[in-house]
Amino acid sequence: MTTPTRREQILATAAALFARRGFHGVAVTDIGAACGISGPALYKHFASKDALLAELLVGISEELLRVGLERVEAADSPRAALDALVDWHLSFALDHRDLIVVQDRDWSSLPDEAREQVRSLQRAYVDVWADRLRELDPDLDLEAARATAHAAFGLLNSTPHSALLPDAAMRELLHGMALRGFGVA
Amino acid sequence: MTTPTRREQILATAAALFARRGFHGVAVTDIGAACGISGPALYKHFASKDALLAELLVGISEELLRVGLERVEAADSPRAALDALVDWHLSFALDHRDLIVVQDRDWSSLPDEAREQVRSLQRAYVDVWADRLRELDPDLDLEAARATAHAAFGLLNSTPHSALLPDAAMRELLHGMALRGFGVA
DNA sequence: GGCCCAGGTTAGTGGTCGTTCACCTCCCGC
DNA sequence: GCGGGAGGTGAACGACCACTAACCTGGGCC
Repeated sequence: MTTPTRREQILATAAALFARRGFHGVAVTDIGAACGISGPALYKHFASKDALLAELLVGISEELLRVGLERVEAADSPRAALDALVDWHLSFALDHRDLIVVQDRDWSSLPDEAREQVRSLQRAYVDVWADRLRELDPDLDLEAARATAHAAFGLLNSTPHSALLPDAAMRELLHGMALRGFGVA
Repeated sequence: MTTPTRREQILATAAALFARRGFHGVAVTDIGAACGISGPALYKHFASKDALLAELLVGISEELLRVGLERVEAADSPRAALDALVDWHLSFALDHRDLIVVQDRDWSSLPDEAREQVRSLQRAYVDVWADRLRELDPDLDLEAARATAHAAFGLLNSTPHSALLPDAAMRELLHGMALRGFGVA
């Protein structure tokens, strides 16, 4: 709740602009202008425009995985773990709509190293979900469980794109759809 | 099954490239090269790079809506209509992975007129789904039905991104998830 | 045979964008 | 008070890219 640093301000405004117009559709001049500074001042805070994107996407991938693991840890059944994961993912998606949009649109614009980092974090996160699904149904094979998790992300991540309902209603609707989709409702 | 015209070849090649690297990440030279011609020859077939994108996206929006309506017409219950819609959407997504990816990534790069056209076609398509959902549950309000349809698209459209299972298995998995999500399984 | 035009070609142009450079200015520690 | 670094500025540069211009070519048609 402290006043955000310039660096954080840049990250937030960049996320908003990237979400609306795409990484390549936003010039560094635009980001600067939206922060009240102009153009090349960004380079006092980030090595490059790519590095800015990388920090956004690596950051959210780490947070999704880290908190996801915490929630699973705190749950006392596979069923409860899945419920907690859906709840967590939905909270994140509702609180960081911009980042969700940027993540699955501009992932391919990342420099190689960051792209690999995000990829492996995402794979780990998918497997947190997939393992819970397989605990619940031991006959489910690993690839099918991963595909199921992926489908759930697609479902939950639809919320930043549609935005048709108040957050609470959207949360309840998507939570129910996801759990019923898993067959655990 | 006739040999594709140069025009169709360009459309298909462009779709593949756009899907992999994004609209702004592909140069007209790249598209030409991938077709065995080079650079500005494209302008003998399309007015601009934007127009090429527009033709891709307007085309798929029209086809999704048109066939969607046909399938609903042929169904004899709301339940059967939803089943047919899921089946149709899944067939389309599996057959046109590239276009699905391009549609929800590069929609914002469309010129104004085409963007409005796609938007209104998509809204109509969403409402085809939403109306069926409300026939099934008359207490569901319109915005919630639309959000539900939107979520289903997110779920079904995850398949081009994940591609973890053979088509038949993926189809079965997602079909089941969608219908259970609707609460009609 | 001669016209023509659909569909290529290469060279060039204007604009945009990421990034660098040289410079300025305020504030903070000694 | 004064030196220096953090953070800002505008100008310039080099790359890239969509698009245009001018030109070539070969096959169908009268």
